[in-house]
Amino acid sequence: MQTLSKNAPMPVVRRLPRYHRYLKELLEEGIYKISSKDLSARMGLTASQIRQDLNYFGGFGQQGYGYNVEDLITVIEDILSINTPSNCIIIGAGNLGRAITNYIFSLDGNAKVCAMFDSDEGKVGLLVKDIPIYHMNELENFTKENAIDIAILAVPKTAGLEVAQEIIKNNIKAIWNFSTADLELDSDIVIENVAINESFYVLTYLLSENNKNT
Amino acid sequence: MQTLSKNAPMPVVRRLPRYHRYLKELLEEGIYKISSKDLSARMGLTASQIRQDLNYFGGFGQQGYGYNVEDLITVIEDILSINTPSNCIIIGAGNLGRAITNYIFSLDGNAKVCAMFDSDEGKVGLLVKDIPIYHMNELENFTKENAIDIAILAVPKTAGLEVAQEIIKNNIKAIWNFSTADLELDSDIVIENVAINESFYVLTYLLSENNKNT
DNA sequence: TAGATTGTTAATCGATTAACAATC
DNA sequence: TAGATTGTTAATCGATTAACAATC
Repeated sequence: MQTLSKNAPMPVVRRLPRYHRYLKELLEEGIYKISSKDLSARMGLTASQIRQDLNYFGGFGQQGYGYNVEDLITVIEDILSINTPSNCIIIGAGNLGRAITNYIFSLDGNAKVCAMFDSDEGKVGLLVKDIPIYHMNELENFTKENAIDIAILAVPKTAGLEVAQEIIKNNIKAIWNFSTADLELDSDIVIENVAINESFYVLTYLLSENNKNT
Repeated sequence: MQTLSKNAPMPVVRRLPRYHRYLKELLEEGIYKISSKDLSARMGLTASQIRQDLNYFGGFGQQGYGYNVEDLITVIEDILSINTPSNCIIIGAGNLGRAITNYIFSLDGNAKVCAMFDSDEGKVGLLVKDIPIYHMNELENFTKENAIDIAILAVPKTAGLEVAQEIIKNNIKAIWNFSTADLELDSDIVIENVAINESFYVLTYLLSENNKNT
């Protein structure tokens, strides 16, 4: 039995990483305090929204002063679990899986890729940036011997659901889904979808709308 | 002077690619007509939302019958400009840029990568999947001689804004932004952000919330 | 203290859902 | 025709903005 804490609305959560980014920039500029008003001007939001957003998590400011930049960064990092490295595996060692592996290496920290998996025997044993590719059959043993937080799903749509069930079976609690499959799973697993192709269609939509109005 | 047509709200636009995907699946299953009720059950939406969404663009259904799947696919493809291939260039030939090039090749059509650009002389002349890497200096000439629809931005944050201005100067009207830079540009250029690292932080947030409630 | 700025409540706005008349 | 299902208007819900008392 679990007591669901009153969660912040998702639109608020999705704004937090952006707050974090701007606050880090302030720090780089040597700015140690910021008011919601000044931050809102930089970010193109309303000051009201910033105060509302932060107050879902607590009262981190000080009346008459504003917010301490360093403190607020720490708070947001705690909320988002930034700085707590996550052990990840990538499932699917095709173009997409390899692209993700390479990309993650270009980021700093947080996501550690421990292994890749593929059902294609031809790929098994190869390395992508020092990361070994194992056969899907080895997933069960690997997850028993290594504490894996996140499975990154980079398989073709047709394999998506099946692989997701495999992931659940092996007790991983989060999927970062880069596949085009919609994973409807009634399990307490957490899923974040990265729909890159959908993003592209939104762009071509906007472009054509823009052209119409020229 | 331009007459802005009454645009559909962005939440609606962002649902269109998903409608498209489900409709294509229906077709594969040999289903040629669908009611908003049946589609809503499949997609986990309300029937009302589906009808509302579609009616921002027109009345595509038929009372007492439902929607013709093939027709609706065509309509959505027209709205999103799917099937009109877009000529793209990728700016930034580092890990991220190369990852995107490889990824796009794993998708079918629509985005054609014509060239990559980088300011690092060491990369100039290399090929990524047959795509040549040019020096940034050559961007102006290249865009004069080739009709480029979309610039895909895959540069480090620090270079983001400067490169974006370069893109505008060379008359490209759309940016698919994979960089972590916020591009605030007052120009009629269209921008779609793909904030992959932000998506990751949302996932780690959800995971930690989920763990709390166990 | 006076000025500034928060935290929070109330008002507004926009998006989603419900309801139903129109109609195939 | 009767049944089904749309297109559309009205009601509800949730998110954003405005306002202001609390307070540093």
